[in-house]
Amino acid sequence: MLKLTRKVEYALIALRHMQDKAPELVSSTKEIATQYNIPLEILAKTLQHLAKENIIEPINGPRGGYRLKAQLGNINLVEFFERVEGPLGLSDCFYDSNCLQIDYCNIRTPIQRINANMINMFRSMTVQDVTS
Amino acid sequence: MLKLTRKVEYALIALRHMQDKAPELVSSTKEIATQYNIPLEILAKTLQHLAKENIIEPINGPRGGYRLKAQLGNINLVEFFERVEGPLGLSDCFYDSNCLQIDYCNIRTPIQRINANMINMFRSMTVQDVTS
DNA sequence: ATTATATACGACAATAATTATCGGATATAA
DNA sequence: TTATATCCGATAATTATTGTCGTATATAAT
Repeated sequence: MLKLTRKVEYALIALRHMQDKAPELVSSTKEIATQYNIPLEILAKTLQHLAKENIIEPINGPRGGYRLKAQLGNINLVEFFERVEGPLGLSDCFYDSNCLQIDYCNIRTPIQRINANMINMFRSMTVQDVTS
Repeated sequence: MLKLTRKVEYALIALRHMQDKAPELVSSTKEIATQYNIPLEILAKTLQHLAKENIIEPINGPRGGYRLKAQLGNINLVEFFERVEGPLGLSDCFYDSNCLQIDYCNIRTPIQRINANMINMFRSMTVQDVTS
């Protein structure tokens, strides 16, 4: 409950790894997977996803890899989580009404308040706060 | 990611249901399960758990059920979540070191800061904030 | 006492979400 | 031309969550 996914963690590890280098230098999937002991194929998918989101820039071919593309200080954590994992919320019912309790639920409104608090908290931090 | 479990939701629904009654009145598992469309057996387990935690008081036999026992305003949400679901944390590595990345991880410290923010936020609210 | 209705609880099963793997494609530097 | 990299869909395995079953115990009502 209330956990980050591995995908998000792997993404953050990779972004911090790139951030720690001079901006023009390239990091390959294999390099990152090896250094942090992350399964290669999963990390590959994650980085492809980040590239599609224009957060990193892919460089094809031998000696290729990825470089940072976005300003990490401009991406708050809500935006980042949603770009990596989709909609954010303590309960599904805030963005998907397929819930058996929804018609009678007596905690929907209070949970929504708490959810708003959580969202505000994550929105007050950027990816850069994690990568530096 | 970052979701509450059903168990926590069912517990909160039940607590709010009891809170809405005069304190001496009893609510049975069946009554709550029916009213909110919750699977009976799961709710039963959840309520047994709350009873073991001394949050509600069981009353055996026919016309039995449960009544509130604890002051919901005295239980903050971190305490509540942990009493219902166990230790809280954005990543397992804060209370269980069985993680392949742990030796090399470059985001552990920043994630821990964010985790502290989250914990503080949930600690600033009580169960009563959900049930009234 | 007997019965009906309630909680107590361990073991197990099903489902869903997450995590991981495989196969083959395209791009490009050397 | 070759080696090394990203790209990407399909699928498998694993884990966590959610739900079920069977049986025991407690007690109010008759």
